[in-house]
Amino acid sequence: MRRPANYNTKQREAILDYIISLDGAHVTAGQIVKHFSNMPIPIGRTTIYRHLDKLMETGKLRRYTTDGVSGVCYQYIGDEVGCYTHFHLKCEDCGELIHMECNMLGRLEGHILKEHSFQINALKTVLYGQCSACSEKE
Amino acid sequence: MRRPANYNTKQREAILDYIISLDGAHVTAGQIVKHFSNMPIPIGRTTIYRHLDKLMETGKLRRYTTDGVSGVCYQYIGDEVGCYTHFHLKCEDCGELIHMECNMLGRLEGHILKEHSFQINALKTVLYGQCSACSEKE
DNA sequence: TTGCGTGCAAAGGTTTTGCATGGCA
DNA sequence: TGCCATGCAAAACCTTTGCACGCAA
Repeated sequence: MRRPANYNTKQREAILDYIISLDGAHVTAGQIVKHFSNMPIPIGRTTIYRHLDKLMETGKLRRYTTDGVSGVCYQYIGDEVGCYTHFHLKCEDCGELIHMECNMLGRLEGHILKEHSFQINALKTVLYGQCSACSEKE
Repeated sequence: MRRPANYNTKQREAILDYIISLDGAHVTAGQIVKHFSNMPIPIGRTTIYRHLDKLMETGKLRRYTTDGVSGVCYQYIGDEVGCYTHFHLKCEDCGELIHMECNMLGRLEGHILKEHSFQINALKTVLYGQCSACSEKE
């Protein structure tokens, strides 16, 4: 039974504050590491990576792969309720994150669990593609 | 003026044959390296990476980053048009990447396009979760 | 013969792990 | 006090580069 306590440490708070201050912008782990290495109270690589993982697992952070960017990008999505029950669509062109609530997804989860014996984790899953605004631009 | 000659070497042919034999499935550079390291006539990392780059430039291969998969994925596209019909499931416990071919996915894509005006990119999308083997272990 | 192809070794960058120490509850 | 958090160092990974040798044209 893994039940991390999530102690309230200075580092944890500082990292979360920083990501929130970016106001939804994407940031790589490397950028965060660099940011905190120049601070009066520096924070180590390891700590940053571990907190990013934890914040992902609690749904506060979303993680993306971006073509041409070395390393993975993170984005703060906050405490919005319901992120456990819906999926996310990410436009690869404009970067827009769309929260998609739809019972089609419940059926998808059910189908994959029943027919493919696989339990989807909606918190970590992001569907990539192109939004309507960007497809119209073409 | 760089104008590579693209000599017909055994290695070049072997790599292309292998990727074609995957029939549109996605494969990482690491998987290809591993595949050829166990062959009677092994092929080195360097050669494989360089051929992948070349095949990309000639348009035979598509390269894309896949969320959560370590390393970049490649796919043979040749003259073909389709082959967008399968998704990937990645087990968060054992790391296994499962290729899932299922017409449920076609319906999902159609639904999201029609009702949510979003065109899914199946090449990049990975559904996270837990596979049956790992859920049984618990 | 010429110049690209090959592959070992080593470097570069990102992420993870081991382990001793520090700090919250 | 009991864990968890922290962070250094080192390892594990993926990918690229340098360089000497091999081989197709």
